[in-house]
Amino acid sequence: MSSSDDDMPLASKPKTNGVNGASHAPISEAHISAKTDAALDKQLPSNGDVVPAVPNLEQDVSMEDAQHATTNGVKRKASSARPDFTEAESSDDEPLSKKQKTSRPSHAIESDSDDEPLAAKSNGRVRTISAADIGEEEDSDTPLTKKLVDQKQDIMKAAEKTAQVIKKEKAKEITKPQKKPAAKKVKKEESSDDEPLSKKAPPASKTKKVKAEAPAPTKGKGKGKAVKKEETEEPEDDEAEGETNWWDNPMKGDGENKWDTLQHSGVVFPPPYEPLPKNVKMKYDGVPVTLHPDAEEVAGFFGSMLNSTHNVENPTFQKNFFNDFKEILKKTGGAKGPNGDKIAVKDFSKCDFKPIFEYYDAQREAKRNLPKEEKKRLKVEKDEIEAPYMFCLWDGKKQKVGNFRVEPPGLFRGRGEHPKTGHVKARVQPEQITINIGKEATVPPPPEGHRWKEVKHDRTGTWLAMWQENINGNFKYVMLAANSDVKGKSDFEKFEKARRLKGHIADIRKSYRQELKDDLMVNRQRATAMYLIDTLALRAGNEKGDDEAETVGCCSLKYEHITLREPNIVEFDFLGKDSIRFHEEYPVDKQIFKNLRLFKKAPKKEGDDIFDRLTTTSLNKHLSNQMPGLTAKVFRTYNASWTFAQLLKEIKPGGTVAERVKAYNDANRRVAIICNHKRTVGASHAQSMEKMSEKIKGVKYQAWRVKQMMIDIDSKIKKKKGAEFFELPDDIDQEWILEHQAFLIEEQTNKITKKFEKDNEKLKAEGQKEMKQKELTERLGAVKELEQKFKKENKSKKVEAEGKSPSIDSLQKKLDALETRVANMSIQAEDKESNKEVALGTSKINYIDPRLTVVFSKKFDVPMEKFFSKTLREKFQWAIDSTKEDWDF
DNA sequence: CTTCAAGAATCTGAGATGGTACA
DNA sequence: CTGTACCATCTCAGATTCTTGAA
Repeated sequence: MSSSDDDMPLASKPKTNGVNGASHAPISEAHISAKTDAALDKQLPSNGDVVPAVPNLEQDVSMEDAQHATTNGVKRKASSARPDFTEAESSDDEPLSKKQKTSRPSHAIESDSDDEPLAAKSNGRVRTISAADIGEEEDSDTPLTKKLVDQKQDIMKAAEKTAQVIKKEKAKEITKPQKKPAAKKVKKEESSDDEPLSKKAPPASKTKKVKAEAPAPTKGKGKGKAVKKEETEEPEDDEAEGETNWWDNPMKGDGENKWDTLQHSGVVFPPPYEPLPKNVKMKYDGVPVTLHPDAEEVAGFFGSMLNSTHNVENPTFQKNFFNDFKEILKKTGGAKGPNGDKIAVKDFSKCDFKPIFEYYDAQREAKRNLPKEEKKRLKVEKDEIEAPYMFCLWDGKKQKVGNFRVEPPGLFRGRGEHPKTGHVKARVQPEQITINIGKEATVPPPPEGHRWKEVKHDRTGTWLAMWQENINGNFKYVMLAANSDVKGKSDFEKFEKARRLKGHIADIRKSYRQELKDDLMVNRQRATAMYLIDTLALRAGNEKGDDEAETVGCCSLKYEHITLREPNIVEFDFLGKDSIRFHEEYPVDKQIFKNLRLFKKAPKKEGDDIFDRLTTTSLNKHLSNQMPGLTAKVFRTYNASWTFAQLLKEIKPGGTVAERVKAYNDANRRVAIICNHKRTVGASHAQSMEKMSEKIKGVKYQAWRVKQMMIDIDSKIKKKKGAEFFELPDDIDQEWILEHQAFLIEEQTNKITKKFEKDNEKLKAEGQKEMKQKELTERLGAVKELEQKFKKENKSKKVEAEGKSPSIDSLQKKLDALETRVANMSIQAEDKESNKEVALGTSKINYIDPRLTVVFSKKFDVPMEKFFSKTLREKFQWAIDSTKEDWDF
């Protein structure tokens, strides 16, 4: 490929310690030592002075904006307006010939507005369900509940059709990887014939044929052939594989439409609200108050999460909740005291939700303590009800649905300082839900007495149902699970795109380095941003509204988020996605430093955008010119996977499985750190760490004792092995030993006592006589012996060999076992510590090409299960099945 | 065999991206 | 025609809940 330094901006980041707050030198030597630097220095004086080499730029920045900031600004949405720091740029920036290439990539979509997209789009806001809607009309609670139960049955009946079809699919497809020949084929035909939908729709197999033929002119050939074979039934040849696994023919990506036929059972609604028992009430000013069920439900939202102090003690959360709560109180007749008198609920601090909390907590507890038989029964019951919704038929193939459950109402838990956190998230009504389904399919019936908002047949979408949520007006989609074909394919494409970037990265880097000195502000900002995205793995950073948490990414970095320190240190401190803090110090390329200083130059001040001439859209537009399909996020994928690949290559073969797994996890961790994937460290972490090291010391102590026993057996061994061998480990001293011995004795005592008590209970339960106290004393004799032994050892400084016929040999074996145990435990402990606030999962699931793991697993002979859980293996089945050992990212 | 924490699975909020209508 | 605001859809994220397996 390219020069090696071009290849590794991230891998050379010694960023491993980032989490611990130590500063590090993240920027690749390549960047820092780039010879361009010298040249740059000539053009751009290194000190406070203002980039004389780029007069235009200077002028641009310093002068204009005082005059034009207000007058010349383009109209912008108030909430996200960027102040103009320069004169409207369009005139001097854009005429550039560079711009010539605005032509869209050839694959630009020909607007195929297919079915009725416009109608759908023109729908106004979803009607939000007001309290009145939920309340007065449907007041009759019990009937409502019953109604819903009945509905459920109806739904199930309707869903049955789909379910039947799906079941059949299951029968034949569940075994897909195995090559079940002829019989399967036949069955398929049958099933499609007698499936209930056959009248309305082309049966599955037929559909497939259609699909296979349509794209045939291009690339559908393999598939078409396979289908044909299937039709003429060709058992063993195993077209089934070609048919069932898209990765056997991944190139057949057809364009616009995601499916030809689609049937599913819709969504599952959460159960209706069950009012609290009469004796459970929230208190206001110490008085239990009675609420309308709708208000009570809202009170319950808050009450049931009292243990989540993080939310419940957040003032914004309280305020938003309480406003909504008062609102619904107003609509439902307020709160009533014990005598039926009205009570004005005005003060949040006088509300006591504890009774509600205790009730729900007791419920949870009760549920937890249910006999496991009962638990199992309930689970089976639930599974049965949900079975029809769990899968859909996508082009005739059974696929798992991801989130078929409509989100239940509750309090919105916005992360960070979300202005809307705590607001009531309303119950979603069928009337808000749009169903997307094949024209040929049976539309799942809405709950009795309800209707869907709309039913559409949008083949360009991958979603099955959709609604709009009431807090932010966002859309929620029901889509397929991660192990489905669509998701898998798109995952595959994501990584392929990242791999393609490999071939362009050298050019891209060269180009943006050049542009770091560009005369045009836009270009210079863009290049600087690209550097940050490439080097620090920042996200693109779209603008956000006032009604969201104030988090940023690259393009939305603000003045106060970076601090510059001579000669070239940049300190980043900002909240990124999910309000996770990004706080790092980096030495950067000289030119970057200069640019950032320029972008922060007065009159810019706190709150102003650093990249005021840059938007994610323009950035991505530029990127896609450099490589079709390239966007900012691809860099994260690329750098994560590429880095991981390099790290894996550094791992030497050999060692135990545990060591290899650790090496893998270490690499994983490096990537997670690059991506700034964090988790909150649990309160119990330190304690559990302590416990662990105690345990390790315990085993070390055991090992030491065994060594002493060797001396006991063979006094000459001391010379043979060397005195050092028999010394106490560094972290163990006499004091500790005494403590530990006491601990061991106590532990033994407890254990024996407990056992004794239990045995007695058992005897009692069986109606037999309990053992006497004397028995216990007798049993505790063992402890006494132990105590004596320790005493003796402490005194004599010798350890008598234990066990029957102890020999040096047997002791050595024992010692070996103990030492491997120590080693394993130490590895575990290290792992845990370095892991405490890094979340490995996100990068493993989303950024690291799974094929790397597959190759590693094969080369190092470590079972996949060590790296991928069951779901992950399903999600990455395409990689597991199709990756050869010599594959490289 | 019970307990409890680690790890897996689920949930749903937060971003990225690209299209479209419109000024 | 150009740049935005808004919409729509999909990926990615940490917290929460559930399960499991080791002590």
